[in-house]
Amino acid sequence: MFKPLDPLLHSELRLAVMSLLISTEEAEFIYIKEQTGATAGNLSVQIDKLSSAGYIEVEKTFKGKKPCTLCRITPAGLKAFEEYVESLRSYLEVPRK
Amino acid sequence: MFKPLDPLLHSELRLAVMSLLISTEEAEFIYIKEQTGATAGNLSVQIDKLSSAGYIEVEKTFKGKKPCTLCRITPAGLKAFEEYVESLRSYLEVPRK
DNA sequence: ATAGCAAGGTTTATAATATAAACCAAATTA
DNA sequence: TAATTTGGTTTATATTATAAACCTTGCTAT
Repeated sequence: MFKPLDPLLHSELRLAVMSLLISTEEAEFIYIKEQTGATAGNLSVQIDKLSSAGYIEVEKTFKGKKPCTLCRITPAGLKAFEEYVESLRSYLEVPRK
Repeated sequence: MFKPLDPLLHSELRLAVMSLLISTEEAEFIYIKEQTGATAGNLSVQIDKLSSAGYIEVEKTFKGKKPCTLCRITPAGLKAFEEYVESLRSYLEVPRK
């Protein structure tokens, strides 16, 4: 009846991060922070979790002399996101109201 | 960009409960338990939370001699659910993949 | 130079949450 | 009448989310 929801994605901030990355090829930490309104600490933690799960890959580079953390979604991340959305449907698509 | 997600609804079990109640007028505790696969304890707690928030109303009756807890969605609950679904769209509807 | 501040994060402490285990009361069965 | 089942509730624990505190490097004004 209800499909289980990947707990890694069923989190407001992590879902927002994944959502951003899906449409943007790659994104900087700072950009994600701005778009989501998250605090740096919270975002750092959630990015770590997505990265540990293999849903995103993180590259630490420099932009001029400033550190710049780049994030990209992985194929596994994309698949997980799509499955999550599919599972969500079982909760949202109400059979006749 | 991303709309905040009502934390009361952004929970797998509570969302399942609301989803059931939307399409069913009223439902018994036992039925919800079966449909969601939740443990009684967990379900009891989550139903309390939805009830305290005014999203559902709970009526404790008897079915023959056995206790029977009936749940119904309230107008506030329906509204909250619809707003939650609407907010979720901002995370799921990716602008061009 | 160097004291102070900012940028870009990370680590850690705390608060909130989800979850199951333990429990309870009434009815049924052995 | 003792044990078991049904239909839950309460409580203890484990997980999670979150922000506060912190760190490092570079820039700025003194």
